Amino acid sequence: MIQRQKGCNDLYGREAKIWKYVDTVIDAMMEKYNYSYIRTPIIEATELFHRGIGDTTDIVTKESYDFEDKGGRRITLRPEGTAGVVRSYIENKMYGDPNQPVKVYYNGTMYRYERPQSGRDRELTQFGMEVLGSDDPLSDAEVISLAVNIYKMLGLKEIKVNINSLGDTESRLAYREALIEYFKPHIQDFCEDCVERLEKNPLRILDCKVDCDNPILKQAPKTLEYLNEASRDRFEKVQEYLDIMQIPYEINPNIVRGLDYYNHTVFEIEAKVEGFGSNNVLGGGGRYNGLVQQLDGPETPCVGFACGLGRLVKALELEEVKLPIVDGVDLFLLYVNEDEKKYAAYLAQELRLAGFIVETEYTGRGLKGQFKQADRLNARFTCVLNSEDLNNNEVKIKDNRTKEEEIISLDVLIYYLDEKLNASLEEDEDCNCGCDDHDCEGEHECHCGHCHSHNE
RNA sequence: GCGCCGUUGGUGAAGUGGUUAACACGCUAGUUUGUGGCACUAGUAUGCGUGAGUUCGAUUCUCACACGACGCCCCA
Repeated sequence: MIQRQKGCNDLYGREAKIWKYVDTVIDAMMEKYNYSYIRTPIIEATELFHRGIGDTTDIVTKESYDFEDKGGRRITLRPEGTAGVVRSYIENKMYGDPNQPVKVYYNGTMYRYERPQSGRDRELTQFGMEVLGSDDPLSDAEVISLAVNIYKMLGLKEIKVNINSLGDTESRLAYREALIEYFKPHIQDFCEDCVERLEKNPLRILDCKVDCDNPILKQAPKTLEYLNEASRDRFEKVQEYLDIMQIPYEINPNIVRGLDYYNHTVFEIEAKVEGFGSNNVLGGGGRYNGLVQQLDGPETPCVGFACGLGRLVKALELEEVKLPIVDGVDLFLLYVNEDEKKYAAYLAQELRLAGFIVETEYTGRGLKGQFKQADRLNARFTCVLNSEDLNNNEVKIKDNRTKEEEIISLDVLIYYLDEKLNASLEEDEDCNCGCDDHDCEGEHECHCGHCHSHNE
């Protein structure tokens, strides 16, 4: 049997509905902030990630899908979204657009050649946004608020925003040196990995899991102490705007982000969900003022954010967030003989074109089996087509909610269904939050985005 | 790249070096109910991840590989 590739998943059934729904929420919120959708290719030239991500990390050599195509071109499956967007920004000369800054969002698959584990697959889906061409701290705050609002709209309750500032290049380099100086005399007390990290990537020592309780680590110099005045002012502005937007956040000096194109604001958003372990970081981002230039574009200040859909959906599941997912059909048509079946085919066509969700039988089940199937599909109405009734231009229809059954003329079937279905929509109005419990009366908070009644 | 555990029917899952692989759910058919949702009866794996080895004989032991889970490294 041919199996799917390691670390890749098939998405179908209820899970697929959840993902589609999450997509609609993302689209809706992005629209509110006036971000335009951008789609860039999954395959890019390998150099894009080599240069863009920085040569100090070994991402390219070890953890990306690289190959040569038939023409001998070095190709990489994109491991993240930002580099492609920046490439597109430059290539399409978006910096020349009078409408600045350029605000875009993406939502697509990324590929990382790594060993799968909890919350980490080889093929993953991420959405994210980038603001290109603004150095205003308001943009930093806005990106954070946008991310937070998407999570809120989906119904996640406990989210935490951690922010930090790495400062400009000058501050950052000074800090790096200071860290190395600080750790060097004590490094023998740290784990093997940290010894390794001292020269390679000293910032990462700060969130080492093994040495996190080491007092020397706790007293290590903080990024914020090494900010020059301009960087410090900038960071304070970001906080001020967040305060004004009433976005709660915490300053966490250990947030450093892995990649070296970041500067100034960096942040991570985590879900505080039971059972998530160390994978509770839903997404992160920050400012990357040097990247466009590194990729041969004009000097352009940028800020962005990215979030893994997989972890987000997992968080929604763990928090048992109720989502307004439509499940079930309006009408199931049952039949016994061939004539009735033909009529079912005809009627299904008519009713579907009229806007109803209609199902019927395709596998040769008996009447009993068809009823069971209708139940499984959560059919609101069932209709047993019977030759005799049909000859009288009538049909017997049962409302499975009220258990009422009546015989009506085929001519009024559409109006009948329309009226009944609309009536129940209005009934649901008191709690349109999508939960299955129609008597909930809004005892839980509703974040469905369709109704705002419960929260206010 | 490293480590640990796992892989039995549509699903959950028990189990053994040797003729018929437990049980439950589901599904299908039938009985009954004024046409289903309850109950009862019956049916439902050429087979225990793949390949090789040990053995008279392996689903059960050994090895390799694949995949899954989790952790390390790394983290976009």
